[in-house]
Amino acid sequence: MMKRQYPTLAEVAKVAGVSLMTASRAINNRPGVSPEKREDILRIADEMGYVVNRAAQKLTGARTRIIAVVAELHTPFTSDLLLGMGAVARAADYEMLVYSLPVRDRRPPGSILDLLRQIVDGVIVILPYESDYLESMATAHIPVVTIEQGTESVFPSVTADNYQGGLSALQHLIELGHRRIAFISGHDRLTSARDRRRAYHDILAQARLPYDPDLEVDGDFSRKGGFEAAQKLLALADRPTAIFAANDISAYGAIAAIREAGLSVPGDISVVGFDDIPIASQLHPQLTTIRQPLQQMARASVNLLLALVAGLDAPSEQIVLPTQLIVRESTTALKAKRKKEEAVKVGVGR
Amino acid sequence: MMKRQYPTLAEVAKVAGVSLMTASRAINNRPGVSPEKREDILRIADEMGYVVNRAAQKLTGARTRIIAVVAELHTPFTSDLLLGMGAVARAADYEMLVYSLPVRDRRPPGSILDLLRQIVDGVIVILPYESDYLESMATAHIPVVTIEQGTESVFPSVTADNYQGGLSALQHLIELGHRRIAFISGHDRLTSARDRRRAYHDILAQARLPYDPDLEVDGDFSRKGGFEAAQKLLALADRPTAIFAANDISAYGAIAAIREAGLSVPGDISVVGFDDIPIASQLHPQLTTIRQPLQQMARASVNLLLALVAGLDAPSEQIVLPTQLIVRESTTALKAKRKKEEAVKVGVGR
DNA sequence: CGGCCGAACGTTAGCGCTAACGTTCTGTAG
DNA sequence: CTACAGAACGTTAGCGCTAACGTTCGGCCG
Repeated sequence: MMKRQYPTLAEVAKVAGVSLMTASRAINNRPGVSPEKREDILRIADEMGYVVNRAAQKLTGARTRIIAVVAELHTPFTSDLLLGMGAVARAADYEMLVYSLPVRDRRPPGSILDLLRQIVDGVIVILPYESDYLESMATAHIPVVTIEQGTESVFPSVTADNYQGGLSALQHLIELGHRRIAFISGHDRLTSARDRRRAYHDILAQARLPYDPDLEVDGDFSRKGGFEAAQKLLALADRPTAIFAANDISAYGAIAAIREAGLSVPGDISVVGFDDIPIASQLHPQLTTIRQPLQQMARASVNLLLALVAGLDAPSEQIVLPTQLIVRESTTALKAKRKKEEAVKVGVGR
Repeated sequence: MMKRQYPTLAEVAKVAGVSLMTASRAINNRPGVSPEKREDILRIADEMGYVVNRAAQKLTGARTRIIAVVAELHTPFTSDLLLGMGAVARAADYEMLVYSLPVRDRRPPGSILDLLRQIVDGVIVILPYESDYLESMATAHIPVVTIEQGTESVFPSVTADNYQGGLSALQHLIELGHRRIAFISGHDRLTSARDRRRAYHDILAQARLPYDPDLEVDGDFSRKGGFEAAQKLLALADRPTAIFAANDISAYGAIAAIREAGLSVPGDISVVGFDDIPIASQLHPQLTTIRQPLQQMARASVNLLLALVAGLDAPSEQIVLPTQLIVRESTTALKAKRKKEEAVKVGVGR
C-alpha cells in the first residue's frame, strides 16, 4: 500500500550526485565525507523530506536510537516516571516507546522483549512486583534495566530507597513523641511494600518499642484497604497515636476512617503516608509523606540503559536513590498529657 | 552485538527440510502448504524458538500486526483508555505500543508518525485539544484514527458525547428543581470543555432560564481552579443552588471551597462533575457525575483502526459514543421553601 | 620524481523477510 | 494416452540500509 511517498537514501544520494554510502555517512554524521559535501547532502535530504527507515537500519544490526519501556501503565507513578524518562531520552536524541503490560497478566510477556529487540536498542522494565518472567527476559539479547525490582535483580536496576524512606517516616513519628505506632501494610508481592514493612519492624527494635501484632494491619495499598485497616486499629482497646501507611492512597483511606469515628488528624492520630502523590499537597489534611525521587529514577535508568546500549559494560549496577520526608499537616507532636501516659505504659524509648 | 541467537526463517526451513517460502507460508497461515508439512514446520519453528523479525517483515511492505497509540500519558483517562485498547488489540492478535507525547509540546510531533509508520500498521492519536499538527499528520501515509478531536477531524475519529453529557448533567439538576445553576468551565483549548460549555448555554435557553455571566467561572479543569471558582460563586449576593463543574477534579475543588465556607454538599449546594474518575465513587461525598464510555471508546477506536489497516475503506467515520449520568450523593432536590422563593424570583422554567 | 599514505569517496554483499513468478507432480477429462 | 489444470512447493529479486572492503587521488617524504 501507498508506496513511493518517502524518498530512500538512494534517491537522496542520486539527487545529491553522490553514492549511497556517502549519503549514509553524511546523514549518520560519520567521518569520510568532506564538510561541503556533507552539508550539501543534508540540505538535499531535508528538502526531499528524507526520513531514515529504522526497520531497515535495525535489520542491518545498527542502532535505531529508540528505547522502550515496559510498564503497568496505571500503577501510581508510572506516568510520572515515563514522562521523565521520555524527556531524558529525547534530550539524548533517542525516542521512547512504551509497552503497556496487561494488568496482572499471568502470562509471561517475555515474548515482548523478543518483539522489542527487533525495534529498539534497549528496554527499561518497570515491575513493581517480583516476577518469574524476569528470568525469561534474561535470554532476550538486548540491554535491560529494571526499576523497582529490589536488590536481587539479575539486571542493572534503579530503585527508590523504600527501606530508608520507611525509617524516615517512622523516625519522624518517634521524634514527635509517638510510641504506639501502627503500620498499614501493602501487598507483600511488592518489593517496595516489603521494604517498608521491614523498616517498621527494624525501627521498633531500634527504638526499643515493643512489637504488637495488632498494630500491623494489611491495607492492600488501596483506599478501601486503608479505611478498613484503620477501623480495626480504632477498635483496639489501646489504640495507636500514630499510623504509618505504606502508601498515600491507603493513608487517605485511614484518615477517612479516623474522621468518621469522630477523631481528628493529626489532633488525635498522626498519619504518615508514602509516595507523595500529587494530591497529597492538595487534599485536606495535606499529607506528611515520603517523596519518591521519580525524576532522578527516570534520569538514572535512562542513562544507565544508554550506557549499556553504547556498549559500556556497566557492571550489573544496582542504583538506590534516596527518598525525602515531606512534613505537612497530618502529623503533630503527641500531646504532653498523653505522652506522659504513654511513657509510663510503654517505657521510654531509646 | 550479540548475533546468531535467534534462528531465522531460513534456518527453520532448513531443519524442516523445506524451502524458505514454504516455511513462510506455513508460519503466516497462508495457502499452498499441505496440512502435514504445515504442522511439521510450526512444530519445528516452535522448538527452535523462532520469532518473526518484524523489522524485516515491515521492510518488505507486509503487516507487522503492531499498532501504536500516541497520547499525553498523564491526561486523566489515557491510562484507562490505553488499557482498554491494549486488551482489544491483543484480542485481535495485535500488539500495541504507546508513544508518550511530551507535555504541551509546542513542536509538532508529526515526525513521530514518520517514525511509527516504519514499525506499525496503524496509529491512534489521542489529542484532547485541537492541534495544528494534526494536518501535518495527514501526509504520513499510514492509517490514523483520532480520539477526542471533535467532529472537525480530517481522520476517522471516536469521541464521547460531551455535549449530550453536559445536557444530562444539567437536566438532572433542573429536574431536582434547581434554577440558579452555575458552571465551572475548563480550558477552551479542549474540545471537550467547549462542548460542555455549549451544553450549559443551550440548556439555559431550553429551560428558559436567564443566562447570568456571573454564574460562569473558569475552573481550569484543576482542583485549585475549581476551589477558587466556587469561592467566587459563593461570594455572589445571590449564590447558585447548584454547580455543574466541567470535570470531576474541579468539582471536588469546588466542594472543598463550599465546605470551607461552612455550607454542605448537597444540603446547600448540589454539585455535578464530569468524567467519573475512579475516586468519584470513593471520596466523600460520592460524586454525581457523567461517565465517559472509555471501554467503548477503546474498542471502537481499535476496531476502526484495524478495519482501516485491513484496507476496508471505512469512510472518514466520526463515531460519537453516549455518556451516562451517574447519580450519587452530591446532588439533591432543591428544598421546598427555597424552591418557592426561586420560582418567584426567576420565573418558572419551561 | 617514485612511492606511499590517508582522506574521500564507491562497490558489494547481505540483514530476514515476502511478492511474484517458476517448477514439479498428481489427478482427471477428452 | 495426451493434455492440462491446479495444488504444492522452489527460486529470484528486492525492501532500505550499513559493514567491509575497494578505488581514486592529492600531498608529502626521501
